[in-house]
Amino acid sequence: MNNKAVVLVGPTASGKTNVSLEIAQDIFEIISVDSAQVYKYMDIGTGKISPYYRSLITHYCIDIVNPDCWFTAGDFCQEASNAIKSIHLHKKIPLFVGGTGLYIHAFFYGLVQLPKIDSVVKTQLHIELKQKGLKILYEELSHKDPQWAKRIHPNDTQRILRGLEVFRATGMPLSQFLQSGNTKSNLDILIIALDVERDALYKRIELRVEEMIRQGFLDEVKNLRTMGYTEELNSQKAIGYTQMHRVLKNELSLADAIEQIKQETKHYAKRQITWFKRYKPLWISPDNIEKIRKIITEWIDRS
RNA sequence: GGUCAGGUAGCUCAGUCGGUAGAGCAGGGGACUGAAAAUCCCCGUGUCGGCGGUUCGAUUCCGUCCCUGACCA
Repeated sequence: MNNKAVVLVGPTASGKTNVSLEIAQDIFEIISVDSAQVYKYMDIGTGKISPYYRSLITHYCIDIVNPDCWFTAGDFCQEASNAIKSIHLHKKIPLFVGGTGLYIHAFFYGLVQLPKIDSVVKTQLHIELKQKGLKILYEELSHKDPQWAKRIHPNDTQRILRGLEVFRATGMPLSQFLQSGNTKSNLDILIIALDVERDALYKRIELRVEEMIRQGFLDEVKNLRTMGYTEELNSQKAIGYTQMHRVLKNELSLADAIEQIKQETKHYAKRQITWFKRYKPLWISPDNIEKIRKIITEWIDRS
């Protein structure tokens, strides 16, 4: 029992927050698995749970860094394992709730040991990308790390840069690091995925985006800007924030922004679902709280 | 009522000098090892508005009808 955790995943707007509150009761504490909710001052656009509910059930990995931080999957793993320690001290069980596939993967299925990469290297690569173009960088990668280059697509900017930054910062190819052992959690996990029919999910997304606007999403981003957190920051590349920054810079009308946010959120939800499928979770409707509770209790009681 | 321009994929449109058609978007599927709410890959048969005519063959040409838009009355 000391070694167990429940993982509740689901695409955006599938109702994770509500379900998690319903099932947490006094046996769980919650670890948020969300790459945007780690940032402070980003509440409305990330659908963050309210302080009131956080006072009822302890939540981890929410509001842990400022928006100018380059938070990584590795940081998440660190935070999550700290969280587990204190959850165990409180004699509770960890309930992971969220939709960031990479973080779930990194924590439960492994991440290699890699030194932290200096941001100077990253910045330099971005400059080179602009000057030379992606093809040249991909060719460089093919020489430095042919294995990694073969594994990824020549259009995949992000992974090309990643391969190069690792090589430049460490002198070793990423693919070589990947051959060394993974660090991963040894928790015994039950994975539940919230199952909402596609059309219904898309409708929920639209309503949710409209609700965010009503709650003052634009003001939230305006406030971020006055604090100096502008659009080039990684945290501000989250869906919705990008568009709101453009609205505030008069590059986009609010109406168009809303449409874009809806659209991109749908695309995102689809990608999330693809990711969750690979873990072969138990798919259950968010409306069926009783069933979820029952499955969880049975699973916990099984030793 | 007349003239002109259109009616082609869910949407916006391209195209076929006559041999039954293709892009973008939407939609679907997938990948994913420290930016991941990111980054990227794959998937296109539809009475080519209806009916006739010419033709071996018509979405393409001709006629006619219907619909939409603009202009003229």
